[in-house]
Amino acid sequence: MLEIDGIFEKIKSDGHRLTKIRKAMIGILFADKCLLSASEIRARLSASGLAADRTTVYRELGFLLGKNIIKEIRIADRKTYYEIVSPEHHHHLVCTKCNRVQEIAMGNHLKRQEDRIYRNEKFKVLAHSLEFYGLCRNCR
Amino acid sequence: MLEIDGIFEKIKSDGHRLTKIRKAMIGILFADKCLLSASEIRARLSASGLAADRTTVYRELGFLLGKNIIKEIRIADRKTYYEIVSPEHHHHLVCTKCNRVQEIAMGNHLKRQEDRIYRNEKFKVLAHSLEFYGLCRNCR
DNA sequence: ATATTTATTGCAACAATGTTGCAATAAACG
DNA sequence: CGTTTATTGCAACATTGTTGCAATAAATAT
Repeated sequence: MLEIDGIFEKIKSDGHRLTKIRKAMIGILFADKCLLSASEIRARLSASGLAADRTTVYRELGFLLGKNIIKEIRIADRKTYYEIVSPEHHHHLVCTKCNRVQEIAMGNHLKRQEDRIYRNEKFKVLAHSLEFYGLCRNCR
Repeated sequence: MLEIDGIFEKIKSDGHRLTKIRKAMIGILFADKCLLSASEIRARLSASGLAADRTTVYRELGFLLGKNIIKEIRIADRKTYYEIVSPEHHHHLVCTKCNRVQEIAMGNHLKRQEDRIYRNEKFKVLAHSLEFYGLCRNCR
């Protein structure tokens, strides 16, 4: 069973409907495995012959976020991006020249920091966001 | 000499003008030393009797960003915040319950990661953003 | 295959944030 | 006190995101 089918099954077993737009949006985010903005997603829907209202796209993104199927990333160019939640936790390398984004694993370095923060500050870290900005292999 | 006077001097010596709004905005960001959104800054200007147009506030934020006097932080509640650039590099602990933001130093842990990224990925990191989300001392 | 239920969608209207062109204003200088 | 031009305000616009409500279409039962 493809991983994407598991997502579809879960949605159905939770009592929700597998509409054309929903399937297409998940498909787009799943295929891309990279950061897409709401309007980019909407444009791809259009391109595949599935014109959807802006409202619908935002509502669907909200739905998928709530189901923990996708997550939201905000990077420094004033946009909000979405990506499929993958089992391997990762961060992003954002090239400030060509805007390409690649993923990077970080091991448990931050986990240790978070433990330290809890000990020193009594602040319980539940999530974090970490993005690196710079010049990629090609733009260097 | 106060640190803020140094900022004023630099602006003047760079051939720019010390207008009321510019001085007030720097004063507000300097005094607060915490994250303020564009509209919060505008509200504080108003409160101090200096009504400024939205356009002016955004243009001034752009100016101060360009001069590296302030920096931009985007946290997960869909807003953009600004803060004075301070010599001590730090990150933020954002309480998802009460929205309070506190600063946290991180030593050179990320520096080592950035060196590793350069070696392994040939990606030259120039900046990064790291925010922790969770429950603060009081909201835990 | 058809009817029923209601989750999902589209539309209109709105709100907040951010940008641009251009004319008016006011800092800094002689 | 004038002159220069950086800065400001205004109007108009673009983008992102949200809400209420009526129309549509998935999933289920008939």
